[in-house]
Amino acid sequence: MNTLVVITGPTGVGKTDTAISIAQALSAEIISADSRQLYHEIPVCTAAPTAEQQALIPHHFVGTLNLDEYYSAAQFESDVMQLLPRLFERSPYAVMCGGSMLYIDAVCNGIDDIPTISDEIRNQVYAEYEEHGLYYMLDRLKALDPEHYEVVDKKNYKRVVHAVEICLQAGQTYTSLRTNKSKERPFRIIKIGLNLPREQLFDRINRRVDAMVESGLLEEARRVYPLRHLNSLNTVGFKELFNYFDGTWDYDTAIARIQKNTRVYAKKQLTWYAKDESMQWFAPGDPQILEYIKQTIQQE
RNA sequence: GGGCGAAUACCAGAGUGGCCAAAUGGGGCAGACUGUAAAUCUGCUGUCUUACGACUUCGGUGGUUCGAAUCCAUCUUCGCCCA
Repeated sequence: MNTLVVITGPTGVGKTDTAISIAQALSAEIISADSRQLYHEIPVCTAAPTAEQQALIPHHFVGTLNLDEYYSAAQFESDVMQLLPRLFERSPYAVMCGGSMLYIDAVCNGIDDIPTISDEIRNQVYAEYEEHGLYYMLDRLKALDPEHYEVVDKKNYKRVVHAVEICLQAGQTYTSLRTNKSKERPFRIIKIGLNLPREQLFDRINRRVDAMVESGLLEEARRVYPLRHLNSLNTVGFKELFNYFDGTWDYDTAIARIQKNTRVYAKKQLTWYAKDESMQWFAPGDPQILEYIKQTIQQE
């Protein structure tokens, strides 16, 4: 049976390097599971694998999209499921590396089949939200899908609006589209979580931000500044610098906020992963990881 | 030596007699999450308690008052001004 080795963990922990060495050992290619490294104009901000790193091992889903292209976890699921058979022809292993929790979840467990929202409906529903506000949208959802209304996070406008969008797009309730089942995959999945003591991790994050600045983060941010409204740029590292360019924050504040928001993001990732009991935790670069993979396979 | 001003929780900073364990912001901590997810959203942050609630706080001490972070006296520290 083929094996997908998933390597994940908080941002800045050292996933890229670890994944490359594991992939080399397994003669596998790497599937990036990172919602921002997908975009090709922003390698510094997203700490994307460098050309040298990519020369060592082929990486998929890095720098493949333009900033204005729509993408989603579901899209990622289907793209990966399409790619994997080809990778498994070349090697019994593939390594998926990244920190986008929902993307990884979509590949490992599947995501429900929900129609993609058309631009018309998206624009229309957002216009309604802008004009009438959250309470109006909640009423709308209550009428369209009372069951989901009961459970939706009523303070989270994105969830509410999206549920409305789905109902309108699908012509049926969101509830009816949710299966609560995870999909069976025709390959084995081994999940490796990378982590470090909190203090070390945060220290690495802080230093990485400084390194990004040295590598031209500001220049990169300036280049994309005119496109700031794009979702792909609603990203830690850019939003703070955009505030600096606007004059809202001074430079030091912006940098400090990038570091802080990166730390917050790392914590958010850890919170998500903490629920995943199938994850085995290691320090980045730990040689035991390979042992663990081999053992797991042998045991079956 | 004299005059004025300030002292509030981890930090900044409101509050100027009861509605104050004390606004707000920052920082910290915890959590939610199935199609924009590096997104979006939530809770906690004096002590004890699952909670109800109880207790101790607003530089120190003493007072006024039914009641004080808030008023008075005094002391300490800091800042500014005059010598």
